Amino acid sequence: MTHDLVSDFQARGLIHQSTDAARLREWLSVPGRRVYAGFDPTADSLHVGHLVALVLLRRVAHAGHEPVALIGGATGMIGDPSGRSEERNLLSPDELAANIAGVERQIRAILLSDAGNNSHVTPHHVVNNADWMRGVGYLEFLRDVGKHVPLSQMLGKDSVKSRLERDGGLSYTEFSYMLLQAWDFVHLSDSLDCRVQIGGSDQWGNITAGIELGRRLRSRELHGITCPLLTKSDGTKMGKTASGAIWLDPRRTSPYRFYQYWINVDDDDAGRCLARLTPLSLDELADLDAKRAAQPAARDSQKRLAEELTRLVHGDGGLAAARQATEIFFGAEIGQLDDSQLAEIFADVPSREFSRSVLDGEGLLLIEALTDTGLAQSRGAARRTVEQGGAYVNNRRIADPAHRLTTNDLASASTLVLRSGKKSYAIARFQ
RNA sequence: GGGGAGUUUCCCGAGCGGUCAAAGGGGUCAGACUGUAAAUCUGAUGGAUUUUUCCUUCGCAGGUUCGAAUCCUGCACUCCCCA
Repeated sequence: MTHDLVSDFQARGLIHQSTDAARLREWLSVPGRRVYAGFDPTADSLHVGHLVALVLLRRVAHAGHEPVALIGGATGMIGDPSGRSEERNLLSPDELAANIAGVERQIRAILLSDAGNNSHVTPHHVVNNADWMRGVGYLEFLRDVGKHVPLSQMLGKDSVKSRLERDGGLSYTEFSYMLLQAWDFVHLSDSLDCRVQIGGSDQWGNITAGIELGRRLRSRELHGITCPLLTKSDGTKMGKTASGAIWLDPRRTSPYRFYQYWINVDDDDAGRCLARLTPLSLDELADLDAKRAAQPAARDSQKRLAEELTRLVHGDGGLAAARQATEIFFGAEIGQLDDSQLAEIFADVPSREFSRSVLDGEGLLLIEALTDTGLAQSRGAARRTVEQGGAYVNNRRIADPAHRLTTNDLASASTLVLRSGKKSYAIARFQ
């Protein structure tokens, strides 16, 4: 199972900067080495931007080493200035506790997920830096850590320089962030003999601060690797959409939307995502690259990408749900589903409650249902949509503007699915 | 301080007393095509009604007129030129 992690990372385009590659290779030539990546609990869920690091840890395990995921319970109280243009707002203790719990659950789930091919459970560690920072006194910290970090070095970091040049500047608190992260690294090298830290390219300054501190305090050689930020071909960050970030928590981003995000990745970006985010072998990657060039319309790459990642994050059940929803959103008439299935599939879709009695007798005017659910701005717009063939009930086109909805139109016991155009759905519930 | 130009529907922009809910473009929404892509093509695009009319809209407030986005007066704001 052991293979050369560094070469694999290089082949997949995962290395942006690293400390001396030869020394790093040498250290990693022995199985069971510990490698860590940190995650600050800035929200109660991680998002797609964290996926590279999470997958990186899985690769570490896959290569026969032991991944260490560090949750920044302490550093999260401060806020990392790296890659940020403004001072962060501090989180309340309650928020922070909830965030830590959520993030920890996700990290464990992903490290333990048997998606892909490493079905055997390898040893892994999840630690929280609050556990060792909490008891440390301020004076003690200044004497033991601060004393060994030259100000010139701190001021030289890009994360600090760029902020100092801006109007907002940065506070002493955020300035100190890198000391905490540096100490984390040294602490993990003490407690777990963890000597390698990986992170996004914006973490280089913080990682090198830790390496430097390790040399000064312990005369110990530590290593660091950063991976390039995953960006789209247009230069924007991966995982951001017009409607916000793509989260890993199904309550924030449904498995369907998560799946769809990857299905819709540009051809230009698909290869890079596959290489960096999936466990596919280099041969499989080359194969998909060739297929994509020859037959872009088949979109094998996107399908594989969506499948791998949805399974990793949401499990087989999540993948199945996403696929079922996909079929419905792009396909056939809706029937044979019960209320709860519909509720699940259309979790992201706006819904509106109606009194059941409106379906009796003549029924509810379709046009009225379209405006009431917000699918149309006005009755005129609704009429237009219907007349132009853009209105669907349970995915069946209704082109008669005088159509009235009755109990016959219900897709399940009390639910009816309205659609305008290709993608705009709304759920009407009749209680 | 003096002189000039302007303010139009989501945006840009035409309109110069009735035929103006207001050209054209962009955007948006539908349809066709397609790879759930890009491009292209078609239709629609103030509100209510449904085919007939009504209501609201052209910086704001008044006025002239049978009739004003269009003319007049005042006010507000924007831009340009000369000191």
